[in-house]
Amino acid sequence: MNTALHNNLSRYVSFTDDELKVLDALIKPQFIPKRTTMLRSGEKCNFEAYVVKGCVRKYYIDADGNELILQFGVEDHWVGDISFNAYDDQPSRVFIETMEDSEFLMFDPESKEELFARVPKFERAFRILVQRHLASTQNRLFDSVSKNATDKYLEFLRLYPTIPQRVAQHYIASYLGISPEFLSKVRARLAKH
Amino acid sequence: MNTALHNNLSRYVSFTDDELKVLDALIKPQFIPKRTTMLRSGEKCNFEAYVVKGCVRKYYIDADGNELILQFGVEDHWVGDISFNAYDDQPSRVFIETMEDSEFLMFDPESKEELFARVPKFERAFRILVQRHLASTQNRLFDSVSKNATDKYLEFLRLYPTIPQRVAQHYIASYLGISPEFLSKVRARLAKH
DNA sequence: TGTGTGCATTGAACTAGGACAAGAAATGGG
DNA sequence: CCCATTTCTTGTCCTAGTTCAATGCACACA
Repeated sequence: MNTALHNNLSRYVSFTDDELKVLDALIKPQFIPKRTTMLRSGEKCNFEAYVVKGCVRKYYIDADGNELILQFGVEDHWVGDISFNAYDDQPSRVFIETMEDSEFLMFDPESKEELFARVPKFERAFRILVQRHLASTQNRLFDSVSKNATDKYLEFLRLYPTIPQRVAQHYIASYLGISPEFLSKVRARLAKH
Repeated sequence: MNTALHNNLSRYVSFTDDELKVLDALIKPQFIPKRTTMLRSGEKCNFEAYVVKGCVRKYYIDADGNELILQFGVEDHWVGDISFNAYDDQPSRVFIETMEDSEFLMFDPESKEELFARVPKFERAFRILVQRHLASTQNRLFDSVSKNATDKYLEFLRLYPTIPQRVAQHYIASYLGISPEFLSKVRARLAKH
């Protein structure tokens, strides 16, 4: 009985109780402690996880060794290398790490395939999920080139009001693509408005 | 008999000839001349188009009225507001315009739904398509924050070697998120290597 | 055949943000 | 409860990229 998950997947496709039971049988609860690397670059991502509780970050490491955060995953988000394609066997380019003790509901690739085979409607729900993910990535790309640091930070606050209380400032800087020092200056300027 | 389209969709899911016939019956060929706006911000996107021949650009307009190119669509690409979700009725935020006389194969939302209803495997092919689109958008986001203008331009040349011969320089600058003047200077520097 | 309009180039002056360094504050683990 | 480590702040100097303006270029079109 994973009510939050059921609501999450039922937003655009409706499922019967029996169909949701198939889902519950195939997705596995898992607890992962703070500061655990769940996926590292070069590995194959073998999970897709719904965040029940906690907070993770997904990031690239660039050529100069700087980390760039692609996504924060908090309650009711999905994490995994969702852009990863089970059909071409490429390793992931990203890292995923827990930033708090976290509870997930997890698929491995086989059980996700089995879910799609047993209830094809889930294929549609996941397609829509990926579309929404794409829409938000496009918006972020747009913001990242068209807005200055201050506006990006304000937009971030609007979109993720809870994150600043939960993670260190420099992770937010990394997400915004600015230096931690400059974020500090932006905040100082905003404070004395 | 749209061989290129068949190959495009068969890359990760295989279809029978009968299934491909269903596809051919539902997707409509269409010619659209140069400099036609196919979609404007605020409208609902009512197509998803496979580019047989030609070149389009998809772009946002930012708060200062500057255009930012999200995507060039050339032969064998898909264009449309793919991140758009048929279930929530939101209007698109993007513009799509042809830059050359172009030939498409187009779905309207109804025929796409009918295709999924008649051959559910297409739902999977389109999910994978969206995943690949997401992967490339993430890579671009990564490049846009972690690389300088010169490296972004070189990466662009690697990824889209044919575009520079086809479109005006300032569109490439817009895609890269730099000013046209600065792109010109970058190119000048690269030329005398 | 000229001419206008949009495009590319170049240069000069300016600015947002980065890199570095040093100190202050917070956090956490024994 | 204390020490070590991480995080945050602030200042100074520096650079990549912008903005503005002038000039040259090319091709569409009358």
